[in-house]
Amino acid sequence: MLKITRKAEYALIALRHLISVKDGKLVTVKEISTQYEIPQELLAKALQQLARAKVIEATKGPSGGYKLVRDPHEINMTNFFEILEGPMGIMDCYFDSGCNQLSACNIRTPINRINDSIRTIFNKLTLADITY
Amino acid sequence: MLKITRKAEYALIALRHLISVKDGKLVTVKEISTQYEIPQELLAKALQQLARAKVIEATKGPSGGYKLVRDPHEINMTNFFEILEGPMGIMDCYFDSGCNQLSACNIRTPINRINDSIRTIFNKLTLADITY
DNA sequence: ATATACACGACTAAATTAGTCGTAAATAGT
DNA sequence: ACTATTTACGACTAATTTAGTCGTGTATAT
Repeated sequence: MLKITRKAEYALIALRHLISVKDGKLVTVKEISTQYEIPQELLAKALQQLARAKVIEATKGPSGGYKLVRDPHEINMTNFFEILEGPMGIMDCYFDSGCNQLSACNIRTPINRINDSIRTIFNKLTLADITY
Repeated sequence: MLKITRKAEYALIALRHLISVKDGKLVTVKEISTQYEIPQELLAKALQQLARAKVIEATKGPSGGYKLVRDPHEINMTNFFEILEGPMGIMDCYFDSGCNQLSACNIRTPINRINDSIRTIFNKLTLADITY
């Protein structure tokens, strides 16, 4: 319960790696997956999502790879998780109003408050904080 | 990602219900499951766990049911979730040191900080807060 | 006795997450 | 132009977790 996915975990490891690398230097999926023992294809997918979201930038071909193209201070954990996994809430009804028991539900308000607290934490935490 | 389980959700609904009920009055699983349209057996399991943990108390037999036996202010959300779902952490390595990549892992420290933040939120939130 | 209600382990089903595979497209080096 | 390398991406399978059900037992009020 309340777990983050491995995909998010792997992506975080990769980003932290990219942050620590000399500016503009390209790093391949293979290098990262080897160094941290991460399944290559799975990491590849995560990085493709981050590339689509313009957090990192890809260069194809030999001597290609990824580099970070945004200031780590600008990307908070809510952004990050939602790029990879979609809307982040401890219950679906935070986003999704398709629940047929809404009227009977007696915990919606407190649940939303908890959600907001968690989102606030993640909003304040940026990628830069992850680097220490 | 970062979802709570339905079991926890159902238990929370039930507890909130018990809190709102006249002191000492017994409420059956059936009543709650009917009123909130919750699968009875699943809710029953959750309440059994809470009974074992001495949060609520069961009375068997006709006119039996459950009642709350602890001050809602005394039970925080970390307690609550861990009674139902075991150790609460966004990654297993927060509790479990069986990860074979620990030395290579570059995100353990920040992950633990995030974990601590979330636990702090849940520590501060009690059942009483859930009642509004 | 009987009906009601909790206790609980074993089981199945559904959903989510993790991981793999095949194919395509870009490009650097030769 | 050819080849090796690297990203892009959808389709697929496998594993794990979560959700829900069932059968049986125990206590107890009437």
